[in-house]
Amino acid sequence: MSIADDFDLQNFLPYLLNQAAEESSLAFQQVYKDRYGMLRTEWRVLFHLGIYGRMTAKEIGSRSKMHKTKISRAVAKLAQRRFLTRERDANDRRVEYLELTTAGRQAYRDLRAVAADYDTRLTARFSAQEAEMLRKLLRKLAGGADG
Amino acid sequence: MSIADDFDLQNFLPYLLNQAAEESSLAFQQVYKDRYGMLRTEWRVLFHLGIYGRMTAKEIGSRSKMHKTKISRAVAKLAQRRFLTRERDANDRRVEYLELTTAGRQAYRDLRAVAADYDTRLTARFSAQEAEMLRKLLRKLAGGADG
DNA sequence: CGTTGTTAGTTACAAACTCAACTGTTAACA
DNA sequence: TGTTAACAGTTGAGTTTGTAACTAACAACG
Repeated sequence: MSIADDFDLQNFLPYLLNQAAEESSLAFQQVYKDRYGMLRTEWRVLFHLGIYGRMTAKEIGSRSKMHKTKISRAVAKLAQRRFLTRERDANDRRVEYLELTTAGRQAYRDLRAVAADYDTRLTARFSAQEAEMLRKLLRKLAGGADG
Repeated sequence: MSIADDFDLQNFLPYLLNQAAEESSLAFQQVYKDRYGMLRTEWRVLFHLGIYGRMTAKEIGSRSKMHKTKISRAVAKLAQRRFLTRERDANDRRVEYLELTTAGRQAYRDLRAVAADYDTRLTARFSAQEAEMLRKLLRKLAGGADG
């Protein structure tokens, strides 16, 4: 049974997806890490606020599917670096609105440009149809068990 | 720039790939974790040995692109649970051959069946052509910068 | 031989993640 | 009202990972 087991690990989707995700995140990770000392959770929160504007940690959680403790810690770091401000809701003081500062928006714009370039370079390996197909299929997988 | 920023996070490949990878690993992870208390690194090492047979940690590393410390720790745990044996090379005593025990092969076969079923279920969302295309494109991405 | 470099694999320590329990606040309803 | 449940977000303890330094064994070349 040692040699010639026929299971194809390289085609097992969870494995293949992880390999592709890791490989394709590497170079971008280098940028947000080296340039801003950020973690993955932190650029994600930054991007959510940059793209969608002022929102609560809860909302970031439901959009990104990140666990609330990750978000809490990412928000704390971004606040400490003055990339975002926190403001309590006057009517419901459990709720806190998060919003990027000028510095936060600058960092976001900078990284957004890097991300767009990087995505273009990744996508350049494929034809337009292939790229579109890939995104479509990935969205289907990302969408959940019945996506 | 708060509202209506037009960068599309859901279509940024590294992000999308990570979401898809996480989502599609979840249910399988549950199995190897609950059934054998394994981590991702551990089932990967188990599968490499199950599929390709006796080999060294070095070889697992070059096949899987996992870092050698991860492999070292995964091997230590699998050895401790008697899922594999280690045997020093007589000519070069830096080298150690790893091989699954009977228990290891059993666990591998069990998980291989689960993986195959799971992959079938994941793939069932797509047409045969789509599934093939997805794998092809992912392999291209996983292959590295010039893949 | 002996020094220097390389390789296989391990260990140490810090950073990051997970899970569960916690604080503080609002809602529900007897 | 008073008690209980639900909710937003935080904290802490234990686990896993990442980075770099380490050990042990071999190789190369004077």
